Amino acid sequence: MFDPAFKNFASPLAPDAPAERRSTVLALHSYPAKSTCSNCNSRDMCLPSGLKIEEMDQIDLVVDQRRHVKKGGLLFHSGDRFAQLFAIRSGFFKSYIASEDGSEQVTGFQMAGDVLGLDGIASEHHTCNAVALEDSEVCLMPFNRIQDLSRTIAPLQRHVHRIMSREIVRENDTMLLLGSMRSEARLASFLLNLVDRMHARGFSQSQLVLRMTREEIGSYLGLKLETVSRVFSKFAKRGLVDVDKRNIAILRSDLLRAVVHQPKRRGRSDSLDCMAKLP
Amino acid sequence: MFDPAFKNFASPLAPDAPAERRSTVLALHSYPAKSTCSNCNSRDMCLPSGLKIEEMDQIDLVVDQRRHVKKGGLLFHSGDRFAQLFAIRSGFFKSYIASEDGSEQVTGFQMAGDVLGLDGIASEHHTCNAVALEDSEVCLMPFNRIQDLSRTIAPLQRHVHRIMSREIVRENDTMLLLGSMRSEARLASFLLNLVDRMHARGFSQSQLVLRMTREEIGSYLGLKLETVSRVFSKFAKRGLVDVDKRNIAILRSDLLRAVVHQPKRRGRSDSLDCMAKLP
DNA sequence: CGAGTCATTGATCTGTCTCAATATTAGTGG
DNA sequence: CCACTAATATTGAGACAGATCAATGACTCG
Repeated sequence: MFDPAFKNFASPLAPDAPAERRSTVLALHSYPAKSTCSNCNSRDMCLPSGLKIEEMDQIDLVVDQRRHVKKGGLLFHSGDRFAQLFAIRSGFFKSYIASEDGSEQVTGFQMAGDVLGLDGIASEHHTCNAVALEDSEVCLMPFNRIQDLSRTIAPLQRHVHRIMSREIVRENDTMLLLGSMRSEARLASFLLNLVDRMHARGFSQSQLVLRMTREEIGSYLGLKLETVSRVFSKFAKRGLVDVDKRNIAILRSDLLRAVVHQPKRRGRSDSLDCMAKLP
Repeated sequence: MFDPAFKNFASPLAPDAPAERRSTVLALHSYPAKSTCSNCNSRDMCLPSGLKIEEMDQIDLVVDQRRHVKKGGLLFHSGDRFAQLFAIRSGFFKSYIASEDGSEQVTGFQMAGDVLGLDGIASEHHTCNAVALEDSEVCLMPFNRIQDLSRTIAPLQRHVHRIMSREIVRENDTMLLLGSMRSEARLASFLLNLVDRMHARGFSQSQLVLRMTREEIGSYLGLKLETVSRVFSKFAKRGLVDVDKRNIAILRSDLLRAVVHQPKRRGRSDSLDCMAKLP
């Protein structure tokens, strides 16, 4: 069912070096950026397009350092002083808020090209935590430098505004999901979104490797991990997806999309329900 | 229980003219801004502080028009071309997304000093709807003018960034609410947040007039209107609040805060549950 | 005054959570 | 290298919070 080369295909940026052991200690291997933004893979994701040559040179000033973060490593913590944004060069992160009573709410999953830390601008302090779910590399972008440069480079200014607005829209969509969808619609929506974003980065349109646990998915979707697991099984039984641990193959994205829009109650026991009885 | 002058006290900006009938037609009474931002009530809410005098003059250029929106009037609609941000001068709005299947999800309630339309920056088109819940007045701020000015006025630039970041944090908090709180915690959190924001605008710390229906509250909180109504009644019975239609008096904000942090299940039938048995 | 909106409350139903048992896998240390 | 422990995932049975369905009352507005 799964391509033997699947693992590598699904994550060309993550070499198959043995996964390092989980550690909550921040790996502080910062170093000056040698390769410039101009030749970065994720260039179109985190930088504006249509720059003049002289502007391009200045843009490289936005990133002053890179940093490796090991799997399990904290990029920033709620309460930390905000000084910079982080552009993910490779890897995968989750961001989450921890409430006083110990419960966690995952607020998003970020991958290469995504920007982390926007929450910290308002109060000069971060309000959530960001943890790497696999060995990752991020570009540090001091925010006052971004502000300075975007005062002279209008495309950069527009880009910063767009990135922040995009985050607002993304969270709006998540609120819709959390506020009004059934468990099946939530997971279907989640999978489609994830595979879309991977596809935009050059990965498969139908296969993906989850970097997070069922519990983290559940936290993001406002469900318990058991519910996530059950819905995965249900989808698999209906032939919508193929689930093997964290390897997911989307078999019928059309039907998954239908699940997202399915009303809460009315008109059951038809259409899709008949598929539940397949062998 | 309620101050006779309560209604006026609670909404000094809304004269007690008879409420106009609900209409979906946009009231297009735009007119040049005569009174400047410099002397606006909501000044500190939507504009940066610590400006030089010459900068202050330029800031007034940000707002080129004002617009009255009647109760029920649409400020903007999902799909509309984005051209400007809206600063609420007086009144009250809800923003919401409508999904294909007709269901609505309220994504926020906005009051004087709040800024609407940030979602439209990313794609140049609005992604949600904004409707006035009472007769309101907004300041139109053409976004390209904001961008131009914020390239020369650093405090304005910082302010724009902060406003957008604040919205991101607010939505993060809402995701926490929707993803992991019980119905009681959601409503308690909602009431405390609302009264806090009103208080920051000079209103009472303990009394407020809801501008939205139970259904709109429910949509925002991911609950059905009946549940909202029941939780209101429960709070009232316990003496946490006094509920008279849309007039709410917060009697025990300390206990309300406790409700927010109450765990989901464990350790029931004590503390607050004993209070449910009060006469 | 009649129609429509809004709110409250009760009775019942159900989707998801909780509790629990079992596999499977990954990481750790001898 | 293998045993051991912890983390992760699956699945079942039962419980409960909140949804659904339904009836009623209060209020608003033509």
